[in-house]
Amino acid sequence: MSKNIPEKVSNRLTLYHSILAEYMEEGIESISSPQIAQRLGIDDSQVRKDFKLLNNAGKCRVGYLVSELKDSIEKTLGFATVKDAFIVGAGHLGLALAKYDNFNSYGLNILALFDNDPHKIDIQVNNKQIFHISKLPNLAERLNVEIAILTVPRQFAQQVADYIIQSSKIKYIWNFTPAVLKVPPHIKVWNENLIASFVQFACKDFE
Amino acid sequence: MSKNIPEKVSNRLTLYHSILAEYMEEGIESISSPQIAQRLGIDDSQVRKDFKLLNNAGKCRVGYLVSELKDSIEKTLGFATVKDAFIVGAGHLGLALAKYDNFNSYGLNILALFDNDPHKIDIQVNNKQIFHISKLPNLAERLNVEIAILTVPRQFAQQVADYIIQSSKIKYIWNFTPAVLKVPPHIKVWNENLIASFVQFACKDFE
DNA sequence: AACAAATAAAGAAAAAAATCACGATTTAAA
DNA sequence: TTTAAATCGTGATTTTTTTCTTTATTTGTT
Repeated sequence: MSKNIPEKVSNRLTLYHSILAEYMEEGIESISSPQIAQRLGIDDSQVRKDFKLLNNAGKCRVGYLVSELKDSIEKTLGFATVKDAFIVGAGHLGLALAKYDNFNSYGLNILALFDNDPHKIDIQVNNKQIFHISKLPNLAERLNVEIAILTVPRQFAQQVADYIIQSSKIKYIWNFTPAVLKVPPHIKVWNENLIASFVQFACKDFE
Repeated sequence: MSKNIPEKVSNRLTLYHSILAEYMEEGIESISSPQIAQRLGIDDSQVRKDFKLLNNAGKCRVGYLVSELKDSIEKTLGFATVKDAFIVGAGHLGLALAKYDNFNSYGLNILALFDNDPHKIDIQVNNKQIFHISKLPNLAERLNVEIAILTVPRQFAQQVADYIIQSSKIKYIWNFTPAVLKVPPHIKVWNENLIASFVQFACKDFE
């Protein structure tokens, strides 16, 4: 997988990727750094610096080849390496993520969902089954799933996290709850902090 | 609102805030920078640097007062300044955000949802009504709503964005779709890029 | 009262990221 | 063919962010 791509850069790379996908659909073959920069409201030399990391030369006065650039980004960000994951919590957010087909093209393969509500068990969402949470450790073991996407309500976040990491397979938690989880050091947590995101939005753009 | 808080800092501040809220609930009155640092896996001097921005002195050998610190963060990040918003797209993600009560305590007040599916119209979600999208411009005008939270499917993102910014009130779009929107310069877009987030997670933590 | 340990504070240094600036190249137009 | 404009590539500069280091303060212990 991608070695030393800084956070900010990989963030921008995915935005470039999205723009490139759009250009591909429209059949446009080349794209210039100022075009991309303007679209994202950033500096064009920034765009070129990022592209330099991809080892993908552009052509003066013309720009970069859309398809080559797109491939490079995919390779660099490791979209080809598929990682399997479980969604824990089949509420609206969990279901939304289960339906988010894009994940697949970006190397995240969601295998199943888990919940403790008996009414939800065995329902299929986007070809993924909802299981009772008690089945998780066993299935994680059998299917060799290391990633749990946590979408339960805040107040249950810690106890559910405690439960799922009993399965020695689960090593990564993508935490969509606002709780700051307490976990042992071998478990990696990535906080999807919507509040933080909104605050940044608010701080940055409102006058 | 908060003047020059850098992105990374405000991100951390919300995480601190979450930990502080937890300490409050547990009745713990003080907290030290190493405690917080360890919980988040960061440097303790980083924590103190961040707190210095809050103008909130700590006490050697004891730490910081939880309630004071929490208040300072709320003041600094502008949680008290309530911003009204509409959710555009009443799918799972839209509904999940509508139910996310936390937003309210962080200064984001969701007034209503909009969709084009007749079956969803007039349903109440967490005391917020779902309206037909055609009602948006008028309501934005009357209620003076400047923020739209876009949660429609990717393929409709651009056209819905085009539609809602016809209302001269809407100035900010919090974009939860993977599309990179094309908007005029007076419209500010904040991309909630789940793919980017996953990629960062993947790049950072997987070996 | 003296000492040790924990911690804050603050400045210095280092690292990372973004921006600037300019030369080189290519294309299109005059 | 010459010129002008657009664009890449990249080194230099600036800004931002993080980490390191030292000093001072507080508390508990002997």
